[in-house]
Amino acid sequence: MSCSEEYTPQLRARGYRMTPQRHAILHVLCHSGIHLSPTQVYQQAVKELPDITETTVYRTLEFLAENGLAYPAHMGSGHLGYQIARNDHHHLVCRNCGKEMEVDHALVKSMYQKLESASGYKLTDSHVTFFGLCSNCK
Amino acid sequence: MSCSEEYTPQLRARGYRMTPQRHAILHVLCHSGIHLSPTQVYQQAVKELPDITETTVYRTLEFLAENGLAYPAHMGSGHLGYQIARNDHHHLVCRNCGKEMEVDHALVKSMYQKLESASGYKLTDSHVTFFGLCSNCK
DNA sequence: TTCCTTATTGCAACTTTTTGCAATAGTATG
DNA sequence: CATACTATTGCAAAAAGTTGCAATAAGGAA
Ligand SMILES: [Mn+2]
Ligand SMILES: [Mn+2]
Ligand SMILES: [Zn+2]
Ligand SMILES: [Zn+2]
Repeated sequence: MSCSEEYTPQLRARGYRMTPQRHAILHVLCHSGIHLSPTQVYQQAVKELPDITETTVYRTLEFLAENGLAYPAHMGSGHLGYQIARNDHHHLVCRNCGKEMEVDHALVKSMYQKLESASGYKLTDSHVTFFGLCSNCK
Repeated sequence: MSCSEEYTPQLRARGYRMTPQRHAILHVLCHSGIHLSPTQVYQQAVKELPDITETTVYRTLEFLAENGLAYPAHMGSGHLGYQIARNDHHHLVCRNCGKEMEVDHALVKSMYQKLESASGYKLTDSHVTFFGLCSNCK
């Protein structure tokens, strides 16, 4: 019944394994929904799995991002946060007050296509953070 | 004659000071042109200014970015690099081979405007890293 | 030039993140 | 169920990045 169950076959199919640590971390990400720092993930996960280590959290978050199960996000601090992968979206962050807002990928899809045809690249990541000033701060 | 001279009046005008450390760091950034990690900047700067410390390099790079003299860049690793601020541009990075390419801001300007009118934000940072697969790897 | 204000630096302690390697434990197979 | 293979983990040490605070020095004013 844990939301992390659904990921087991995805991992197996690629030759990876489902472990209690990955369960715990996926569980944390699923039930939060928002971006969490590795430390925040660790603090939540260790409640469920007292033996989990920070090292494993860092490695697992990177692993999940590489395999498309989590989105890495550049937070205001310049550090990475992570979020369970669901709908394609991007973020706007206010440089002044930190206020954050999600925008659907559809809004920038045509720009992605323009970039692709101009560069020859195929853009894979649909989770970008744009910085600016929010309506209050500008 | 050092490229860093031109920044002195900009700093003074805002109540900041030009120091040998800032000279050295701006010099490194100017003559590199490309994105450098804080460690790389330190290793170059310490050759010119043996007493400079890593702490100062971290603080100075953040300071220069906040004041628009340097662009912070999210490198493939997820860590921050820095580059002297010149022409507005963005980056495409290949997730597979790491190949990097610059694209002019003009190419995404209309999308920035679309995002601004849809969100109410004023987008200030014109130095974004997009990830994908290059023409060879896709 | 000298004095004064305070922005900036260096140091030391601390936190966060990364890495190598040996021990552990998923899971496929018989 | 037992065995083998190797992906994954934990540990310890190292590297990278941050923070508080006292000492230093840039640069405006006299
Ligand atoms: Mn997100
Ligand atoms: Mn750049
Ligand atoms: Zn704001
Ligand atoms: Zn490539």
